[in-house]
Amino acid sequence: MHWADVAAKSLSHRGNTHVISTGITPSGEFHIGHLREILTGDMLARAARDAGLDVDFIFIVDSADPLRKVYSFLGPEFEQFIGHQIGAIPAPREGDNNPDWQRFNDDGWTYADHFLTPFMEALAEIGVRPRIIDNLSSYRDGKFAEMTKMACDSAEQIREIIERVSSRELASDWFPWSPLDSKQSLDGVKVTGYEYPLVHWIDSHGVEGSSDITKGEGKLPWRIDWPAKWSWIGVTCEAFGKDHGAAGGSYATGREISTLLGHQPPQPLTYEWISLRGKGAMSSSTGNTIGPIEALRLVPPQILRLLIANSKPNKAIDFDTGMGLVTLADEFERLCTRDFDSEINDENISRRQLVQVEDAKAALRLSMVEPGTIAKATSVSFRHLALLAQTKSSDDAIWQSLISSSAITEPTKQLEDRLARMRYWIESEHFPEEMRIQILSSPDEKALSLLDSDEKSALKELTAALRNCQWDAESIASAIPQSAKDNDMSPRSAYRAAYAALMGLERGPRLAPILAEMDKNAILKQLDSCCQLD
RNA sequence: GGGCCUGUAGCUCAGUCAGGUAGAGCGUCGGACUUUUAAUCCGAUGGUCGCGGGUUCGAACCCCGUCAGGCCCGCCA
Repeated sequence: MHWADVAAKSLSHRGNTHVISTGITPSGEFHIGHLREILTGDMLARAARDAGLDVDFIFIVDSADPLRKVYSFLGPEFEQFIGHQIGAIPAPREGDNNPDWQRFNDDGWTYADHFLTPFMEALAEIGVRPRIIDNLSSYRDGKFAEMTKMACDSAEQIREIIERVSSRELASDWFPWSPLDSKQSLDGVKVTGYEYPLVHWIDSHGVEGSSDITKGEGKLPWRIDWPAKWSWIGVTCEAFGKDHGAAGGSYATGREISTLLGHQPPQPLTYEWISLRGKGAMSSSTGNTIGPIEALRLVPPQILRLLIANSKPNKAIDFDTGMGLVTLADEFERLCTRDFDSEINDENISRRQLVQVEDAKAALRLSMVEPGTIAKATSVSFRHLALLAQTKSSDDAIWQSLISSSAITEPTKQLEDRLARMRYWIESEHFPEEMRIQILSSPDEKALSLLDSDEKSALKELTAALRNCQWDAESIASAIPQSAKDNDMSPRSAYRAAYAALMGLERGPRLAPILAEMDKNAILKQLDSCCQLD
């Protein structure tokens, strides 16, 4: 059974109504690691609905978290906001990346909005539509009030849980509420007393004040904030990264605190990180990222979904934007063409194979942008489209080629969309070299030395034939094999010779249209210098 | 120091929860076809299941140990 269906089944033992939660702090550029968080939750939510459960899928935006430091992508003026809540400060401005006061004052456009908005657009395209819960607004609206009161009233018990479970020692003046100071920062504030609903404090500037816990004049520390959310929202299941899931991590303390607050802890679903192939873990601070938006320019949303659906959550994913993407995309095409039901009904199938077929079927189901839709194969592989996109400058020429080879009858929206991404991919640094079509400008001696004597003479005939050939795809296409036939050799010799001389390969893509797009003299020059090597 | 996850074919991974003849896809090789979609079709190839013990009639799977990689016990998806 697919991992999402297994998790959904296990959820069903808890009841029929569920709140499946995910949450991210929009402290910087989003990357595909964040996509795993939300897609893991989304797929679980879909699987649970398919299993007949009533599901509310939510995405908590942790806009109440403080800005930790002036990240490399921020201007120096952000220094003043360290410790301030990211939902309450201006966004970086285009150009110098300093605070954009104008938009902040005019439209209330915040730092959190700035990073969240493009992510939400990407989510819509991927077919993820969670209910959004803004954490900062929730604090301000008093949603946390009841849980905060319980936490403050049980401060010592909570301290005991955190110290015991995480085996870290809390400061003697630790208190389960972080008040905002006289400058609206959460940093360096000491709690001096508590009389509901006020927490009294003294800040790093020596100013004293009081924070009303029912009005969001501060926030709960993360390890309490999380279980408090579970409680007031009624979360029954949450997907989170392995960092939270480790022993002594925030889930371990959270589940005990949750029980203390009178709420059954949610069923956990921990997932592994996504790294970039050959570049290590994704990290916003080192700039080693691929954003969901950028990923979507390269690949269709279904394929991005398949990346997550195909890997069990506890498996690390090494995201490969080169050949791995081709393999993944072609895998998607293959899945689309399979008849899973007849495979499942095959009596000769082993139990093991059955599991694989069922998982593949479920992965495809969960990869659909619209739940419940049926995948349609495009009958044009990624590889093939990559070829066409490199050899033909106009889209129309590509559709013509596909129509004349009767691969398609007309370009669909899906294909047009895919071609646009393909063109972007080819232009990008991610496009794999082995897929790139390169016509040599100097002879590849090694490739030429592999030709037999027939093929070597075919090369000479071919060169002569092309010299007299009209320079269009059709003429070239007939000239290549004809040059060999005229001399009692198989067309194969001519092709092998051409590939060795022009690309340094044994086989290759259809040559004629590529050559037709190139300069005739340059091609002849290259062929001549290859002939002279003998 | 304490704990969690991962290790299965050249690659990506199923299979471990409920022990019962080692499975897919990709790749590779061979064949067919070919005025070639690095295409398609057919066939083959491929593994001391990290390692060592134990339990069992029987272990990739359960138990103990060990090695390697990643992670957590401030913050991070």
